[in-house]
Amino acid sequence: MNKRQATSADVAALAGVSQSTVSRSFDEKSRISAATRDRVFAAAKELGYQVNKAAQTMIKQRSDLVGLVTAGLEDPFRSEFLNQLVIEVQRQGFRPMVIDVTHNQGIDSSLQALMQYQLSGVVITSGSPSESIVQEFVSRSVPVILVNRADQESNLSGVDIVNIDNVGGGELAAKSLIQSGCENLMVVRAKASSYSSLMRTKGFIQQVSSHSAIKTLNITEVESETSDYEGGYQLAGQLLAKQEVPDGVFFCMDHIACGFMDAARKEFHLSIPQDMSLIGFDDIRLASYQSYALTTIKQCPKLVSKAVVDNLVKRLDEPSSSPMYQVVPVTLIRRDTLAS
Amino acid sequence: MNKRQATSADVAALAGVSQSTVSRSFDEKSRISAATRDRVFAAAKELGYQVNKAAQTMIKQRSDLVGLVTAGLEDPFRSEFLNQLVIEVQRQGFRPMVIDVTHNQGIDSSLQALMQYQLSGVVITSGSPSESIVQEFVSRSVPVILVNRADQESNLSGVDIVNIDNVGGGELAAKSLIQSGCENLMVVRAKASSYSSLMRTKGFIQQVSSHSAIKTLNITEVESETSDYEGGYQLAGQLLAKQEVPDGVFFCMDHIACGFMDAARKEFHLSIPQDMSLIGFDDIRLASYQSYALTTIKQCPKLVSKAVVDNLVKRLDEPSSSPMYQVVPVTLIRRDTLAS
DNA sequence: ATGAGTTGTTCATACGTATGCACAACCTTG
DNA sequence: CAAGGTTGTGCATACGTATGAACAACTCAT
Repeated sequence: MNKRQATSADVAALAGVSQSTVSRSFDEKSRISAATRDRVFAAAKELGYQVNKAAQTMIKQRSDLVGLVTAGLEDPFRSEFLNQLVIEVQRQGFRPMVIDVTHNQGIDSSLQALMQYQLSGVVITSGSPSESIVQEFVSRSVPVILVNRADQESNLSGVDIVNIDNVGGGELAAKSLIQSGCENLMVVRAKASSYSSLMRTKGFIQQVSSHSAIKTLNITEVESETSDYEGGYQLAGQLLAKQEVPDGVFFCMDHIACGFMDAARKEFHLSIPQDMSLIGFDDIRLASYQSYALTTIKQCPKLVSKAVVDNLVKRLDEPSSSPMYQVVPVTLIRRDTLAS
Repeated sequence: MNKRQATSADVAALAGVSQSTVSRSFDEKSRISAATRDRVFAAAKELGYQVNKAAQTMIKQRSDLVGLVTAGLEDPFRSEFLNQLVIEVQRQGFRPMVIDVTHNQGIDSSLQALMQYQLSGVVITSGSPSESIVQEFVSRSVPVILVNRADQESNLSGVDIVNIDNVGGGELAAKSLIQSGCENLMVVRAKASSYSSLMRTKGFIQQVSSHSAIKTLNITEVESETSDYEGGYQLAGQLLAKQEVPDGVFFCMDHIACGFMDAARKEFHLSIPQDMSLIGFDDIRLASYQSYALTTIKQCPKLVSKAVVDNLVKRLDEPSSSPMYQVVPVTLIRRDTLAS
């Protein structure tokens, strides 16, 4: 017994009005007499009427879906961010459609396929889409928002950009380590470094350099094989065996820091922060747990998500205003891995 | 310059055929001569044609969207599971639409609104939908799949159910603790316990009871305020202060276990597993980290996700076959929190 | 050579909504 | 009371696709 959904025509028939009137009754800014609207609503309720989004999309040439494009969902911080995006997208009246481009073809063909859905917007949180495909969205006035993917001087024209203050975060980390007396500094980033990691490293090194004028500081730059806990764990194994133990380390990602910390403690019996100060980046949940209590540069996924969706809405309102570039601030969260 | 998307009519014009022929060219099981199909594909490629899913949905009365309904995305394990669902849904040719029902109205009105999208299926991973709303989906032959929500004897008719072996996991935990010599057992679940936690507890207690015949065993049942790390941390504070320290504890969720462990170590200077054996449930990532190395009952989100989507596809094929009930096995992951 | 069956294509239509246009009924103002 | 303005409703159409029915061009067996 495959029941059919009630349509606006059904509601119209029951309320004794035309289909147009039903449609207009659900549109705030249409002129409808209160009496008619009431009748329509009553009929709609009785039939359990729900608008057909597909039909609506056909007419409006735009669905209420927002594509959230990510490359891989394993990284817990990435998924934490994605979740905030989901919440915010939903809060502002859209529906989140998640697209994972790793277990799939490349990002470009994935994006190409997204043209099928008349999206209200595309949020790209990882991967590097080609210019042509992005242009395709922009030329059909579908907002494209890049998160932590590129600079303001990006060669992708017409896209909006939201970044966190990666450089500032790196600088903040450097300042904090130096201030707590560290002299042999190390900065760790993942081998296949993302844009954000590069910027964080850049900020860190810049800041160290500017302090080198007044104080002698060593700095080494190191790469972790992978950008997760295991990567940090292994890295510590390789580095600390050589006895060249730095006294202050900045990690571009908390996960690497936690893995490194575990290895330093268990395998090399180092005390943190007595033997070595550590600062991470992101402020993942793990960082707040007692076993780690990691001092870190916190970025707030909630803030970033809000910035992204606000941006998207604004862009839908004014399709041809100039591209937006927004930087969300970061803060230092002081816990127990920084010598005082 | 708001460009228009190429339509099948555009492709038809370029290829010199009718719109129907274009449509049929993209349909595997339509009879089209190879020559025509080639011409159509060439034209489609030249125009960058992408089918309009909204129009397709109108005709087929079914979109390729699958609704993934969850209540809250904070819990990392829940979000890990959701991510696997996203991947699997995508892998099998659908698109995941995520619906979070916490930052929203209740689950029923959220589900009601989902009728707007002509979904290919709804996966419910948390919350308890009312029978009537579920019936509404079922009567429109939209598959509804409940994950870890209910028993086979559920009063919700027409839905398919996928569970993990919660009871079996609880039993396994009990066996392991008893086998390693524990006698004063404790089982911890969250205050507002979910179906899964109740089943896990049930399995644990059952198993303990059956061993009580041959050996004297104490068992206490305890509730954590919240089902996260902090809940476990606080709980340990309350319990261990009373000096009634059990020698074997089973936690319905890893997070609670980790919080408990941290508190036991830092605040009460207990050694694990010398003073106390711990077993968790889920096998979250954190459990594998050196600082915790938690012995736990592992459930595999990948397996569950596959079961869910396989089920969904089968149900779409045979809308009126009898409801399916599937139980995904769990395994014991032995790490360092179980005395040997 | 005739009829039946097969293959490949086109025509026409339906899906459910939003919206420009037309128009009737009413209100306002002089 | 006339002319112009406002308000509320209906009619007709467009959006882009899939698909049943019709049909033409072949194939093949009789």
